[in-house]
Amino acid sequence: MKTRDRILECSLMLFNQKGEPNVSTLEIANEMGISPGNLYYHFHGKEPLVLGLFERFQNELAPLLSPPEDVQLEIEDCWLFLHLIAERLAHYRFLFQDLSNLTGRLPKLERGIRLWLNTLKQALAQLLAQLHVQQQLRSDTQELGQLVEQITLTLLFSLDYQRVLGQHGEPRLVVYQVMLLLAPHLQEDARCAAVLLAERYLHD
Amino acid sequence: MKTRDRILECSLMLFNQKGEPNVSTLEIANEMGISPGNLYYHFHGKEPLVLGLFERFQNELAPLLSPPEDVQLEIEDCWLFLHLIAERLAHYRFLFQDLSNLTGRLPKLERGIRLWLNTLKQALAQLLAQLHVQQQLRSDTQELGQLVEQITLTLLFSLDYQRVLGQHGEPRLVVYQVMLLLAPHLQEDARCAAVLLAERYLHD
DNA sequence: GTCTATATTAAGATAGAC
DNA sequence: GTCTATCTTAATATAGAC
Repeated sequence: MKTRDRILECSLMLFNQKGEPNVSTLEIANEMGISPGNLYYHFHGKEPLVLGLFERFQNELAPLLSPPEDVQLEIEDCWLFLHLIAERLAHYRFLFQDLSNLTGRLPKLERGIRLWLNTLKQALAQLLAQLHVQQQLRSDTQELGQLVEQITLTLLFSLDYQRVLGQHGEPRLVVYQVMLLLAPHLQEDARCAAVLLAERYLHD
Repeated sequence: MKTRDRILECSLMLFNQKGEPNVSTLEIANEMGISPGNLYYHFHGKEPLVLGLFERFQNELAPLLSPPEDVQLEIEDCWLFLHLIAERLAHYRFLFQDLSNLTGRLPKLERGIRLWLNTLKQALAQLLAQLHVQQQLRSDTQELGQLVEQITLTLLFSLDYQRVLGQHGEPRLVVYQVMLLLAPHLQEDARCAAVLLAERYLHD
């Protein structure tokens, strides 16, 4: 593996472990066993490092966010979609642990995050719209817009919330939480399926 | 006003404006027109400053969180409760903008936040329980527990979420979001009342 | 590409005079 | 209580040899 990629891997690990603000470039270099000068040759500081990791994050999620429009959409597909998203968010969790802080310092990241959030919300809205067409989802358009916002917020911050409560940030719990967010808006049978699915998934 | 209090006021302002990590003790001293040495005389660094502000925050919210148990609880009381909480959270928003970061660095704050979150959740649970007794709220105990978690998460992070989206963090929107979170769990008439109240409140 | 060594900067801490 | 002045430390940045 190229040094450049090893640096990204190692930074991601340390950032996730200790939080981006608590990791210095020197620490990354030491952890990898290379010199600070060498690190600087590849990345001029933490800003390009963070941006590089964000780019990876986006690339890995891109295929998910422009999904093939399923003809028939089951609640299970919903669950899988959420699961995959939550899993990627957890893998790059440092980005969302210090989101305000990071976007405040790095305007490029701020723009990137906003654009990405829009595509995420579009994908969610499309998902809900399909459920709505299939009569599995009640609620009017206004309510569904709010639901998309609420789901997005939960996806972004639920790991962080768990961490503050002293639990290990489990992507599993994030998905559970979002499924229960969805449930009250579903029709009777879909709701039962969703809740059962969520419970079973939570307890393995 | 005593210097000690002026320092707290000024720090709160700067922390909220720029985020706690981006404000140095020197900057606070300059803004106030006192010397860094003098600031250091009152607070030995940022840690005691943050803890001092958290203590204020708790004291200001304490009366709310041990509420007199209303005999008859209307949805309006719910709204008022949420409004007052959201307003205080916004006033001390720096604490929640960098929550992971801060609690990671300050174990005392971490313990304090966890205890406080427990009392907040108890107050919310009590509120929901009262609505339940009055038949305004359906959903079983399990679901209500999840709802308390979801409301807490939203109260904590919604301002932050708005900020990331590029809006001014409006406490008003937080309350709106929480009311719509509550709505699907309410009985027909209470739900209508809640939604109407939320909409009217949102658009002034 | 990678190293060693050094420069720059900024925050945090503290001593001693008033 | 408040100031001025200085010290320590740590992170980032960069030059120049290999």
